[in-house]
Amino acid sequence: MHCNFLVMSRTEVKTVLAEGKVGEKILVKGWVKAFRSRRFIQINDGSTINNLQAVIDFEKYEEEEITRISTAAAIAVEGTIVESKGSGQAIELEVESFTILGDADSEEVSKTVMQPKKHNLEFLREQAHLRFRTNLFGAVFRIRHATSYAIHKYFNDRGYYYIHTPIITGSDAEGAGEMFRVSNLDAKNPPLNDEGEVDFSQDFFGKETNLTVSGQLEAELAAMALGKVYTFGPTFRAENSNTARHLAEFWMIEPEVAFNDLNDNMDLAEDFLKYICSYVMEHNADDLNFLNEREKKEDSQKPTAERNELCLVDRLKFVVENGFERITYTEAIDILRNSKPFKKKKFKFPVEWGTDLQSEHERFLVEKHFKKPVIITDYPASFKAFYMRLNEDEKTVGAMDILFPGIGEIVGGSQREERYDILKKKIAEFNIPEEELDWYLDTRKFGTAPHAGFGLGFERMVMFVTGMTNIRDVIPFPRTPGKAEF
RNA sequence: UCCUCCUUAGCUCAGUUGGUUAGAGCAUCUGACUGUUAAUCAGAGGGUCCGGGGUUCAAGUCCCUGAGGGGGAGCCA
Repeated sequence: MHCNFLVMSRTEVKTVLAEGKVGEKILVKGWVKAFRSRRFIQINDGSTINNLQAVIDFEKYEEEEITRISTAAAIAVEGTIVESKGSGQAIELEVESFTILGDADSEEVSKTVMQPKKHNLEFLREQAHLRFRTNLFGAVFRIRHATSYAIHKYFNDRGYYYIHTPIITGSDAEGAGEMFRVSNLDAKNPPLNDEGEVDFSQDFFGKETNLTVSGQLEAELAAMALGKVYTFGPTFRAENSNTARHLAEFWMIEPEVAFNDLNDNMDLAEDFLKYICSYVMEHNADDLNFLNEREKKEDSQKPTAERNELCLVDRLKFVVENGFERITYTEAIDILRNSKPFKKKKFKFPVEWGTDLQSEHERFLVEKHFKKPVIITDYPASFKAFYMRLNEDEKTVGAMDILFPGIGEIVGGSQREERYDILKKKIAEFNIPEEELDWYLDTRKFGTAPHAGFGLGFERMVMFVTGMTNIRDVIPFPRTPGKAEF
């Protein structure tokens, strides 16, 4: 029987598996995940983690045609949906004709991550261009998409406006870390000024510019007119940090709301994070289930102490169903100083009011003491940013950090300093030239109002909902110090 | 950037106190197989033991050094 690909339109695997009716004739296109017994082709087209089993009568075809059905080849298959005679699937496709759209040489494939075998994450990272083809990264990136969509939906449904803040910034007052310079000056022979320094007045923008480290200050400007806004864009930090939770290029969500105080800000952040978790649980059940089972298998090989107390799905449920613990920095210090590890001198870093909390302290609070997400508020002003609102005690600021088990700081935010004189004083204390921020100060001059916002590290959120433990495995092409492949 | 561990076949790894010709599983190739599900069975091919230097009669193994990577820390989201 000869099929006509021009007439029949393609049905996605996801649709076939969900709605396919026995007797229906369909055309499916995808990639071969496995070909067993010269009879069973597992086809995946990315629409779902699940494969469609196509059954072929190899005796009807030439040997050369059959050998072209190899792992990773792109294939178009036309046939009829039938009840499966095997036990692993309800329905399967009885092949009437097939076309190899793209061959994949087996010897070459065997050197890639597409080889049907368990690989470690490092090898997969080296082949980031091919790792999309694996079950694991298919699941991760479908969930990454869902997370991204859930974020836009959450804000849109609640009347927020999506603001595109600049990626190239002329402000160096954001104070969130080292920046990447943006320049089109001749790197080998830049123009110099009278002092012998690079003369950025001759650069493209007529001044020194960098990639953004935060859209917050600009988002505040928009919030002071549009009321409720958020940003969702790329962020760049030129820090030489080499950890499983840092990237040089990452995505960040920064809501900013006029008339919100710190409590409103915490309510928003908590509701928002819970929404994302429930959205993924509702819309990515198959992918989540795969990741859940994978984690269980990995855990079973680990010593008990290193295993997750709750499995991935239960961790997400837990976040949705339980309130986050809210404590002040001062309370956190008290809890830590009364803790067993402190008394047994297990902490490497000192616990004293006025010093920042270290990773080991945050982990104790989140993973051992409260065993749930924790919001710590009202940190000493001395180690927080200039724009955070000074409290009545004049020692602490209206800051909030949300700490998640296994991830650490996932959200950092604050109520912003809306009082002109105090903000102006803070800017001076931080040695920021006032003319750099006159535009920012203007919002405090014309109808200033309390407002608050926070930043959510998108990849850290994706880590939490996928259970992946290295941030480089939740972004397609990670940028880290010394690495900018693809 | 600091501390620490690692680098052996395409992949995952084993390799004893330094001792003959470097091993396994998976993958690949060849053959068998009319219901597979990580298919199975038989056979074959596949190695700059990360690079460089040194100690030794002898180095995958010990020492020095360089590169790459993992984990932890700092910084942060």
